[in-house]
Amino acid sequence: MQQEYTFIYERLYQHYGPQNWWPAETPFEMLIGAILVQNTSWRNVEKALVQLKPFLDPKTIERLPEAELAQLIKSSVFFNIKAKRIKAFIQWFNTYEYDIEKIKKIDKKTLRGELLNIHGIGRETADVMLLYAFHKPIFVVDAYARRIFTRIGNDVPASYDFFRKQVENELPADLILLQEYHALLVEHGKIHCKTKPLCVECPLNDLCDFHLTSFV
DNA sequence: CGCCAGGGCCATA
DNA sequence: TATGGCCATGGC
Repeated sequence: MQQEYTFIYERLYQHYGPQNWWPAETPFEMLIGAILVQNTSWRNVEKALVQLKPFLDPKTIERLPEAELAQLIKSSVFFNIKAKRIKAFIQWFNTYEYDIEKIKKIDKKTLRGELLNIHGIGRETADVMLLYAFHKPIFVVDAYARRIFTRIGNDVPASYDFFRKQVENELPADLILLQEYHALLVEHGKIHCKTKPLCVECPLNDLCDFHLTSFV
């Protein structure tokens, strides 16, 4: 049976508490982190961010040669590609004078379209940027969300945007709630719903579809 | 030792 | 539209 998305949110929030995401000191760091974390563990991203710290502002990174940037973010995997992506993003960012407040004034749909036009920014990366740096209420679909909802027996749509809208239709367009939801799904996903079908500490354990079948 | 992380692009059919 | 290869570190 399909579980309601609001219900799962309440469960996770009650269990883990507020997450206060995204883990970054500045919005700009958040934006860079969003690219670095593509298909990469956050642990490896943190190492890259430590190396990047002294250069962590738009103008400095724009001046930095791509090869040098790549070396600094080496620990984040696919570093050559990600250096290109960061460069492409900065170039777009530059057209707004690196002004986050100015970009926030753009309506959500238009802004999402602009982000998706940047080479190397796909749906998920665009959506975390929208959610955490540009303060647009949006549900982020990621591997954890798919895995977690599949695990509790939901029929998760294959299409990114169909899944996203399905969740959004059920939730209030509340920025903080959606920021917390994505954070909670990631934090939960890091611990649960991977290989172990069941464990007692899992707050979703009674909803798990393994519950009836693999528990002897 | 092999696997896979908070993806996205590209070529092919 | 839907796969599959590619990118290429570090923790477990």
